[in-house]
Amino acid sequence: MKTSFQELVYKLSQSIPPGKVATYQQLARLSRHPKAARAVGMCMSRNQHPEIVPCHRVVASSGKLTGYAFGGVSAKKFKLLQEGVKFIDERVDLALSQWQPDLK
DNA sequence: AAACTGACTTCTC
DNA sequence: GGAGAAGCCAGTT
Repeated sequence: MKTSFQELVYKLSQSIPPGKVATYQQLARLSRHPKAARAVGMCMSRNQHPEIVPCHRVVASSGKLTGYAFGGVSAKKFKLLQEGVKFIDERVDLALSQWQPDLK
């Protein structure tokens, strides 16, 4: 089943450039549902198109990889590493790799 | 309509 | 920074 909220979240995730990551809350804020970070995560977990929706570029605010429906966090981490995302142990180095959407 | 769930976030200790 | 608890949300049952 698809909902308007999901489509919005997917669309936003698609605007995340390679080598960068966004937090669930970040997407929630961009979707005008500033406190729906949790709901955003749910959409990703139900995502069925990893090739279309780069849900692997979405991490928790702490930089932790909270989950990935295709291969687990291991695969997620690997994919991010391939794109050049900086890691600090098991967490993304948000200071260097967090996506900064253009504010206008 | 109500309760439950989960890939969240923030606060306190 | 980590463990525990509470708040918040959309979706599912």
